Amino acid sequence: MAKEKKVEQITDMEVDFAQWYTDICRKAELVEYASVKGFTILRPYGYAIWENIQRIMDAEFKKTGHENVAMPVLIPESLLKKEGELVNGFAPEVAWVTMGGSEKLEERLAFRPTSETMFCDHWSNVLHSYRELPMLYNQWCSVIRWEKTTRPFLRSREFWWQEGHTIHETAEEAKAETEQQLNCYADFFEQVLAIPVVRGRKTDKEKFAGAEATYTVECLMKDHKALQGATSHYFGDKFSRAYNVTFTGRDNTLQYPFQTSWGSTTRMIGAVIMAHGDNNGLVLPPAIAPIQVIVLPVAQHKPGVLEAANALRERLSAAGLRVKLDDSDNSMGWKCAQYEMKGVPLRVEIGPRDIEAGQCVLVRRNDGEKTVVRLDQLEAAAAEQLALVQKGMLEKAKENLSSHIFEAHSVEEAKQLQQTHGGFIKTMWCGDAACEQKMKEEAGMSSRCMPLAQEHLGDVCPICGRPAQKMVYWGVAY
RNA sequence: CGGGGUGUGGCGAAGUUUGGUAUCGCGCUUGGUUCGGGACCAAGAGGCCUCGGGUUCAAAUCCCGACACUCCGACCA
Repeated sequence: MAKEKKVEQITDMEVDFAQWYTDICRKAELVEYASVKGFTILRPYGYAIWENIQRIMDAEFKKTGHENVAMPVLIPESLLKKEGELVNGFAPEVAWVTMGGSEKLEERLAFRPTSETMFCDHWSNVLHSYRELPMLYNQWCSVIRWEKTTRPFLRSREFWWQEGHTIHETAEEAKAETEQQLNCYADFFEQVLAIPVVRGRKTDKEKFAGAEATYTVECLMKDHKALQGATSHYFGDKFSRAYNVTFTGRDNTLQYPFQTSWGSTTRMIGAVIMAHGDNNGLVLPPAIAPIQVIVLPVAQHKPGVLEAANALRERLSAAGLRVKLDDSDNSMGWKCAQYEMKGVPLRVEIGPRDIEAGQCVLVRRNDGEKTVVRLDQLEAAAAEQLALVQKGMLEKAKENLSSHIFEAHSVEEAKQLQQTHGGFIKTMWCGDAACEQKMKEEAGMSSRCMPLAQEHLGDVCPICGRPAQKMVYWGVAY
């Protein structure tokens, strides 16, 4: 007999991927809409994921000498406008403060859409000598961009992120920093988020406003659309000159430092949802899961069961795992479904029959695999299973990526491949923005990046027939 | 910002065409029985029908306007 549709049930991704995504965001209790359009509330479970991301990433930044700072949230209009390209790039989406109390402000203040200007202004005040370089700063904060259409994690008017900003004595050092941070992101995506990425450089059309070069890690979602995971920019000395950031060099001349910035956002949570989730809900990589192990007692009213379950929880907790015991009155089936929806990587079941046999059952979220383990081997077995989840997730995501990169030699072929399979379509390219525009108009794809690992697919641009300069990955992006 | 769709207890919906003062399922509370994959029985609580105007004896329902969510484009992390 067909059951009534359950409250917690989510739309199948094959039926409606966008609805599936929204269902997970809401029903796994990651976010809730706020009362201002386009703003979201990160709920405890969603924020806990972000905290784990922050903790791991922040430690990586610090390993390479970066320090955290906090900059003001408001930027005077005159300061924001000193660098023309940045202003033009962000002008349409800046929110302004015009009143202070009941007084109209002399100069309106921008909510930061990004903080290059604040860092430059600060550096222009504190930098004096080459001996103080490099300055390797990062901040964790939120920014505001007045987006037209919004979706949880993927595009909201306020989002949380980290923005790294550095200045260096030489261009070579700054370029090395840009590359180092790009690789830091790539490693984070693969090792922590279990999402493989394509490292590449953005075309001029797609690069950050004001940057000399923008690098990106691009990843592929389960609907075979592309998502930019993080970016790393090289600015040269453009902002230094615009904001008059100077230092006395080794040769006693006044010089402008070379600058970088790099950022990653709560959008990464959206990437995790769409790269790993399934029709039962969220699937979280153990590295960032707020709850890594859920302990479920079976027939918990029977003598000894709750005590045994509690003992498991304590042992796993002592072993350093994030573990929770659910001893609520909900049925076993309800609990299983609930924690699957929330993406808990590993479930431990223990009931009267297990206790009698001196064992418990471990169930992996990513592939449903069950393993019976002796109680005295619990800690090692749980750690092993979690490692297998992390590994299995990465392998599956790698398979999704590698099986969705296609080579095309004409716009029509590129269009057909995209429509049939989705994913990344790789072609040669002459370097002309007009050809990018043509690909957008005729095949519905934008250039995602020029991969650092270039391949030679031919000698001509398939769009215009002129000599090819670069290989480009094209895709439909979030 | 252009084009569609939607807005009714916490969630999902019925009711709107043909105006008469709100219904169902889930969830929630209490008690009891259950418990190896979304349990069952009983009794309860909970609603400015998104908001603001208008028409009417009477508006969830008709008219005008606003807002929000959502999908498809354009723009963007």
